[in-house]
Amino acid sequence: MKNNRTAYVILGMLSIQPNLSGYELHKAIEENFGSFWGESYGQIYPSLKSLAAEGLIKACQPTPSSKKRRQEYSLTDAGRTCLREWLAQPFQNDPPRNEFMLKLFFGHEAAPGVALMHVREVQRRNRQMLATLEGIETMAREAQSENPKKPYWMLTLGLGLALTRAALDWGESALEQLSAMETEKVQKTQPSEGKPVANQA
Amino acid sequence: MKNNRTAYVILGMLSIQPNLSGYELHKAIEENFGSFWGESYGQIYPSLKSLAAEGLIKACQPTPSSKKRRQEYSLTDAGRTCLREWLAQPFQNDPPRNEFMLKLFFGHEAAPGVALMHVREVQRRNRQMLATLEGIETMAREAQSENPKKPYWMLTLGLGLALTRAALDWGESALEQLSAMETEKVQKTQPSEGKPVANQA
DNA sequence: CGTGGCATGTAAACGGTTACATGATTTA
DNA sequence: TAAATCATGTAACCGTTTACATGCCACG
Repeated sequence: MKNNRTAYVILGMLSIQPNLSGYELHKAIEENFGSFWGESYGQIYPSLKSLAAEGLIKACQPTPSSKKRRQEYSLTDAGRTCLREWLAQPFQNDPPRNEFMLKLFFGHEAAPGVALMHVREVQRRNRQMLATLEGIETMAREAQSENPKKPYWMLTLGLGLALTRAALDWGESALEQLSAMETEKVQKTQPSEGKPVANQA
Repeated sequence: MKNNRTAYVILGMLSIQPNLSGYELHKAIEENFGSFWGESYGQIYPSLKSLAAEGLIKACQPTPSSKKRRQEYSLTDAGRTCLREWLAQPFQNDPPRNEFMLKLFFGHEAAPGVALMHVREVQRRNRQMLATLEGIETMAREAQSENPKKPYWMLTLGLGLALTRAALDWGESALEQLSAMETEKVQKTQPSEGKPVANQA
């Protein structure tokens, strides 16, 4: 296991919520890390196999209460040690990939209105993201447990919120600038239509 | 060509700066898009070949002034059209990958001081990023050209700046919280040493 | 002349997604 | 019983990085 972050995400998830199956891991990762990490089944299931083979997790039968047939896993001591070692390593900066920023940068090359459309869309997605994160925040506050892990979760959540809000603020002013710019451009290209009375056939 | 964003990055770069070689493209992408996109030589050179084969770019001999032997490329009309079509498509959200946030989330599982170390490191990297972006901003302001592309560049730059500053602000308060939390933890684990007079042998 | 950096490339390995296949369980 | 959803998995494909190979040019 060299650069296999999937494995560590699984170890980490099992460290806070034992006895999960592949399916549940996928769901838990989506729900908890959705704003900063993702894994697909195609990564999870093979990783579970190899982690079990290495003795870092072990398969266990589902709790009797659960009716469904499924394979659950839990962390071993070796797995916990391995997770801790990884945590202590410097984190790596993943290569940046933001297609929105790319398309915005090339905005002048695009047809009039395209950049504006992309900004509106990014605002929509970020508002959605903000709602999700605020939902998590509310739930966490209501739970108000003494769980010692919670401060770390709240810090992480706080960064997600801060970044999303910053993006939304930027979007506000970008919309203003762009609508000024691009209506100008449209006026040059296709002069104003007067009042459109008729409509499409 | 289906999901090949490398190709579009190249087309876009050539649309704003014609006659670039693979090496120069790599440098230009690094310098201009460094905060939101990256490409490696292993992607660039093969893409140049296939783009040329499709007629979206064409190879041209270096300007006589340039002494070095190298293959330069420029955009064709077909290439420009292709770029425009891509720009008008909705952008895709790339899967989030932020290893820092992952390690912070698991902070309680790590040895005392580890989370703090990671936050200090992320602050360091973000300060570096901020300096780079502010450098670009300064240069752009001084140039103060009438280039119609510039507003789009400045908007993109503005988002990069906003996100970086938000991350730095968050980091400030995270450092405070964490240093309070983790010194507590250390005190419980290894009670205070008094004044260390002797040192390591 | 030799060394170091510039410049161009390629092959292999890897990480990751997608599409597909399958069966079991719940709900209508 | 039919349809939807839960759950597990696999194979193929694709995008990407990494490591390696190579030759040119400038400079000491």
